[in-house]
Amino acid sequence: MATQGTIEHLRRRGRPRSESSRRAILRAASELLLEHGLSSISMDAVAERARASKATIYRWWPSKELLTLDAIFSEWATLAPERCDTGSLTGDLHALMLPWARAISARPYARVIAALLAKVQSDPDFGREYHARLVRPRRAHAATVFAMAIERGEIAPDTDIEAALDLLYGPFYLRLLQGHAALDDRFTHTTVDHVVAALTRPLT
Amino acid sequence: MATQGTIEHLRRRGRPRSESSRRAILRAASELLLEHGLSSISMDAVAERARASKATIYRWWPSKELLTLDAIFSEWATLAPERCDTGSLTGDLHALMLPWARAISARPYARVIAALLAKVQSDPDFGREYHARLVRPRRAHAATVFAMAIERGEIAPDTDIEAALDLLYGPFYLRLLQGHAALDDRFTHTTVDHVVAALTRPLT
Amino acid sequence: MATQGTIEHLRRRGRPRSESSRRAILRAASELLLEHGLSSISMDAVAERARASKATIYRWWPSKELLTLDAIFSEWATLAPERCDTGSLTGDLHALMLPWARAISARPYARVIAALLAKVQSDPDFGREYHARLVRPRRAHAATVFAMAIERGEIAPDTDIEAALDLLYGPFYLRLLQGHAALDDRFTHTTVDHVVAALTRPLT
Amino acid sequence: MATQGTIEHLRRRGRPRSESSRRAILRAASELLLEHGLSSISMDAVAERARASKATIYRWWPSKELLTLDAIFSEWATLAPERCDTGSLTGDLHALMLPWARAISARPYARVIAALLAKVQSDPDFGREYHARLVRPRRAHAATVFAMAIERGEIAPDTDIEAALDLLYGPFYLRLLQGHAALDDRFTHTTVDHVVAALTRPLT
DNA sequence: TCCTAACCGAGACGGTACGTCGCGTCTTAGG
DNA sequence: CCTAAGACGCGACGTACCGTCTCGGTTAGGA
Repeated sequence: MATQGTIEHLRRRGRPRSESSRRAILRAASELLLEHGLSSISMDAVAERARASKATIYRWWPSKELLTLDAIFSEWATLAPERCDTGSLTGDLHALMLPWARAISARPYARVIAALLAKVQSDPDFGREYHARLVRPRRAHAATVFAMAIERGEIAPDTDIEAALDLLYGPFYLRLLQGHAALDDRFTHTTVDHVVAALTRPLT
Repeated sequence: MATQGTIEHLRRRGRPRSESSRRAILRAASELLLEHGLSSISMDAVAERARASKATIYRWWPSKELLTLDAIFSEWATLAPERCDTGSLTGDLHALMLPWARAISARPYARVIAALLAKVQSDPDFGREYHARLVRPRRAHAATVFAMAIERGEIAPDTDIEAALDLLYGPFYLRLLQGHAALDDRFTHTTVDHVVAALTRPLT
Repeated sequence: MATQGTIEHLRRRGRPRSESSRRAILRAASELLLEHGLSSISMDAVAERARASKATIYRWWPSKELLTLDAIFSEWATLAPERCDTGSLTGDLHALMLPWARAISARPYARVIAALLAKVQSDPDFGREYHARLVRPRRAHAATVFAMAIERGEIAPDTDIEAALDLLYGPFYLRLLQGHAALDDRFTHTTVDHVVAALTRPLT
Repeated sequence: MATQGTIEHLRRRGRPRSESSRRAILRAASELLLEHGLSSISMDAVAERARASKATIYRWWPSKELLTLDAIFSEWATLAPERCDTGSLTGDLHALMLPWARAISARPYARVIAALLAKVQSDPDFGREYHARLVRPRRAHAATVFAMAIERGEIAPDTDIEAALDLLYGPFYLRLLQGHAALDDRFTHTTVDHVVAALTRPLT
């Protein structure tokens, strides 16, 4: 078949990429990341722990940050945002935010997120990648929740969805990054309630 | 006078710290910071531009981040949050947030804030210093605004002030750091209105 | 061949050491050494002149002194002590000492030798290396000259060879290091004659 | 009296130099010198141990080496070469060299001498000072011993005194600096005997 | 069954910045 | 005028990572 033939032709000639090496590198990066934070780990350390060559790492990941992105993304891939349609905006937001808030505060992800956000500021290419992997999916999910609320008539049709998303996620990120107070279930409830209250009352 | 005499005796023995050198270092740090971001500047570069010795820098600032903190704090010291009692929560919050949002988005402070927040994650001492200098003052100011609103009966007396502060500042930090949308006056108005709406409506 | 195969297997795994870099470093060290002396040259200067990295230098030479030792040894390797059997102790010693005395006084080696001898005092490992490279070979050569003289019956069989070697080399080193008088051919002749006279007359 | 008046005028106006400070500095320098060697001590360390200011040290000693010279000279001042006329060259040389050889090998003076000789190579002014303090006196003393031997007819009147002095002292310095063999009484005896034999036998 | 391309590890390479140390000078207060 | 304390500009230290590069060796498909 043509397609299969094409694929077969696209299969590179020489030795194929080592899957075990790829996994070892991502695993080593994840471990070091959560242990020491991004800034204090080095490519040398990742290579040594993964028993891999630095050249191999650089062949597949252009920078430490993109490697990091892959590493935590592959960890979070399991934590897929599930479909949850409870029938009310409050219920949907709770269903969406509670597991997420628990997940990001359960492990020292704050240092990883903070480091990646620092990289975003100075590297637009990385910024795009960061958004596509870590930001857009969750915002899209929350956006559908808001869209359903509009359909149900709970909130105004002309609601500024982007501002609403920032109102929802902003407080969580702030506590995560500044660490001035606990990111617990109580806070999640309060914040979700605030957001619902802000959107269901027509803006004066 | 006795007090003056005491102070004179407390004056340390050796050569006093050079004020001109201190200013030159902070100035050089500020300039390089806004030009290139924290991660890509070096102590060597700061020392060279300030015509100072690296040893002098390290004598007074244990780390690049604490130097940065001092540098931008001395810049923002002029930007003191003014007293603003407009008579309504909406008015007060606008008066508080509009100049601040304009200021932090006018210059490339995002990369600086992001880098400092990254450092906060891994260095508790620095975290305390960061809070005392950059976080606490602004939150305290906003807290008095909320307190006045409680006095006026605009919002409930049992309002969770901390959560309210996060609801207010979170969205701004999120746009600042993620850069996914403009941090303009329109956004400030929308967010302030959201916060007021969230707090004036009793939580269900 | 088996042996060759073994050698081929012993070839270390990674990128082999750069021979051109090694030579450039030794050459730069030699030049700077004779220009400015050991104490006033820096590893930075050597690295810059050799267009090499400081890390590369430290990878192969633990200290400035061992680098120096290698550098002047590779210069002196050409100045190999030739075989000279003239038939008499006086003739042999002249043949041995005249070229050497001329060589060490022709260039500013005194500052190098002095600096290395200073290092010898505080670093036993370096002392061993210094002896093996710069001291032992010449003393061994002179020792054979004395041995031949014993065989010929010119000097007593129970001559204290070590003391004789010190009697021979000591005066040269003293003038070289203290610089109180010229280290010229006349001095070489006088000293050699003194040594011969001291050894050929039976000690009372 | 005029002279006294002149002296009184030459007496500087202000606070006189502190003798206790001078002694403390020399003492600290001596201790550190023999403990660690010249190259690994610092002016800061001397100042700290002597509880003196660095400025005070630099006011009176232009360099570390000249301070060192003063320090060991003040130690050796007690070890004055005594007058010793035994009636024979051998006896005089033994009387001269035995105490000296014992003294310089009893403590770790080798590292001090070696460091000073290294400085001599690169600093002519220091070289002159070094000779005047440590070299000339001893050579002058030995020269008078040789002069007496000439008067007594033990050695030739046209003996090259400078070469003879180098023949005498060279072996001792060589063993002291190279440390390849013990600088014991036996070696002193052997060397003195060699020197006497070399000088009493007419050069061919 | 070879050939050859692309992979892999190990590790040396030229750089840049690090944080520290010592130098010799200076600026204070005080004896 | 001297002394102590100690900050200063300067330059070198030895180390850690960076991203690149050369090796020998491995693993596949294509000839």
